[in-house]
Amino acid sequence: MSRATLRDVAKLAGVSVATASKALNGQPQVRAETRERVVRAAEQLSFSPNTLAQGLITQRSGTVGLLTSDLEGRFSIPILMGAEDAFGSDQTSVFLCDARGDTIRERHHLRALLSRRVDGLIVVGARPDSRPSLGELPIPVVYAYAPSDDPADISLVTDNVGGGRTAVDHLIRCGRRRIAHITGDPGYSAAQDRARGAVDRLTEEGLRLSGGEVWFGMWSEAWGRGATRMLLDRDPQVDAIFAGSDEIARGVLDVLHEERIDVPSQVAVIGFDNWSVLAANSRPPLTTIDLNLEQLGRIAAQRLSAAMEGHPASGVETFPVRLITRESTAPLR
Amino acid sequence: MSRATLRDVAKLAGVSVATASKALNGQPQVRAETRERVVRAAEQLSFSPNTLAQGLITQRSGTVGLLTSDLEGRFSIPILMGAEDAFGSDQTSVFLCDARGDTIRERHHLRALLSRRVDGLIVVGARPDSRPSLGELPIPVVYAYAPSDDPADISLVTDNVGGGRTAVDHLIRCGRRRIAHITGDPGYSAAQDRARGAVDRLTEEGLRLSGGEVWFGMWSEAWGRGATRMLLDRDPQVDAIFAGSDEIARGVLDVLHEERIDVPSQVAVIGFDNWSVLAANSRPPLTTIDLNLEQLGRIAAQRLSAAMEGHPASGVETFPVRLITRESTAPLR
DNA sequence: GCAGCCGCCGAAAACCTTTTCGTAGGCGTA
DNA sequence: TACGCCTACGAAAAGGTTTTCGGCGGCTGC
Repeated sequence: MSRATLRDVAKLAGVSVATASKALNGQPQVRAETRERVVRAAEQLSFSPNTLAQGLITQRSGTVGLLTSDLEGRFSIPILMGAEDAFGSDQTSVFLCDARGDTIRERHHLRALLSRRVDGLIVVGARPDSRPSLGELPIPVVYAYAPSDDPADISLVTDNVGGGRTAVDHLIRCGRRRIAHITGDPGYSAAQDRARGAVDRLTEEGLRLSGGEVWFGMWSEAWGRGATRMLLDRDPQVDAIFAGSDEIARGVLDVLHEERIDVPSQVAVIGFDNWSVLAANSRPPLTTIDLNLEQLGRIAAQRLSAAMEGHPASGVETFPVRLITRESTAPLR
Repeated sequence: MSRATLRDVAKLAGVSVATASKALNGQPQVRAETRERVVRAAEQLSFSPNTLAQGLITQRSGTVGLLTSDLEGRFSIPILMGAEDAFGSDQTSVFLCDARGDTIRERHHLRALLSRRVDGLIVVGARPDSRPSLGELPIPVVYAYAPSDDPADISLVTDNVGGGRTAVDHLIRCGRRRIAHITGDPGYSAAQDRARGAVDRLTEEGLRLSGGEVWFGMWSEAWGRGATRMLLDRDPQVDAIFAGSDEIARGVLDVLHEERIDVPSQVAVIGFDNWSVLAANSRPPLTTIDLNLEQLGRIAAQRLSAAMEGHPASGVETFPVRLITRESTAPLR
């Protein structure tokens, strides 16, 4: 199987290259019988047009770059899938580059992508804290998950404050009054924002956090276990725990189980992230907050397409999260 | 920031396009002083060569396609990273396509990639069972993780039989004699192969499986829990459990903990996959088998490069796995 | 003083496709 | 019969780069 060019097709069909092109692209100025001959020739040679040459003419490569900082992380992948989904794959293909959190590797990839004449760029961060802007580029850029620090850029982020609020709201609706919050590294804006949303909602209800404060620590099961033990010490009457991630929630469940405290009848537990391998397989399955990352990816693709069509935007757009109800929460009694 | 072409650079430097090209590409037939002038002009215009045009001439696009069936799965990602790593990112960029297990979507992506004139293709399956070959293509193809059913293709797979053997060997070296194997869906060749390796090694030692047979079931924590309970019923003296995946191992650990059976002093547990969020955070941290997928990806890229340079290969190449020792296994006593 | 060579540069072709414009022939109409 | 119009097709340019080849000036060696 070799590579036929349009010239080969034209020769086989007995027409000129121009006519062959027009025939295959559905241009009207070609007789039906001629078009048929060209199409058959193209099929016979299994011709497929050279997109590079097309791009040279149209000044559009039909490609976009996806520059991520943590490919192994679980955040980039759903966004990537959503984006791939939104660009009809017949129209646009995506170049994937992983900078691995390294700035010079990022510059490097950026040069390569510009050289490949991508029509646009999606930048996905590893954590929701804002990141340095790439600056002015000849192509539109959309920042997803981690916003750019330049308000002139387009950024799409998940609503962590709203997520914290939603989680606590759900627990309140379940009739819980003594609600604790165990979460991860306080250096992450994700931890701060989720905590803020939680406290806000509690305050509205005239409640305060069980244990008196947010339990910041690390994004790990082990911290979930340790914090839960301390929490039970300080407030044995706690009736709900909002964990800042599903990993932490797993640790929480583990200790509650060990202490023979029933979930959800005695203590309700809610996680964050909806990382299904953790959340769906726990005992009991974990109620949690889904970040809607796939939708974030789709919207990122749409915003990028709009910008490529000459309709740019700017600012930070915040996307709602979604409550996933499983069995680790239930109304009291 | 607009787009300078080589013509602009040449004009600014006061030379012809040909000379500018040669100057920037390090060709010898250009005076040092002239080259310097051209380089400065290029920098001033922040010129970056149009790779599409280069590809048109050299008949090399400098891109490869990565066609995967499960992007969200944990197998594609490390392979992808290894591959991205092995292609120096300055030379080669990778198009990522996810067919989501759908054959027609796969054909579709394939057409798009061929049209983009990728220089080669890596096909990554979702599970280690063999998959239909893409057939003869104008570019080299390497199948990774899931082998092609056509022996004329190049396929790279992990050594599941060897993995099962390694796991059991480790348990035997720890002095264990009553070893059980709980694994997933028997329809997966991964399950069959790992079990075969395990039984082979046991037989060499004159041992038989605790419980009398392999416990096939599902790739889930819940099955790990259920099977462990049945196993403890049938053979309360079991002193080691080889789980076919880390998820299953988590279920095993869970039930052992519940039954107050100490790991590893009473029962050793070993997992499979080294999915670190599960394996490293369990209690105790899980000894497991790492599939070396990143290396598999790197080798896939190397084999593909070789084939693109005109050194094709064929057949199925099997790659060794690696034992990761943590705290869930230890010598008896 | 002349042949030949070498160092440096420019013109032009090539890669493949799309699009514009020109042209040839057929037809209807005056 | 002559003119104009319409349909269907082909020639050619364009897009940005690389590469080949030819040319030009200056140098060496006799």
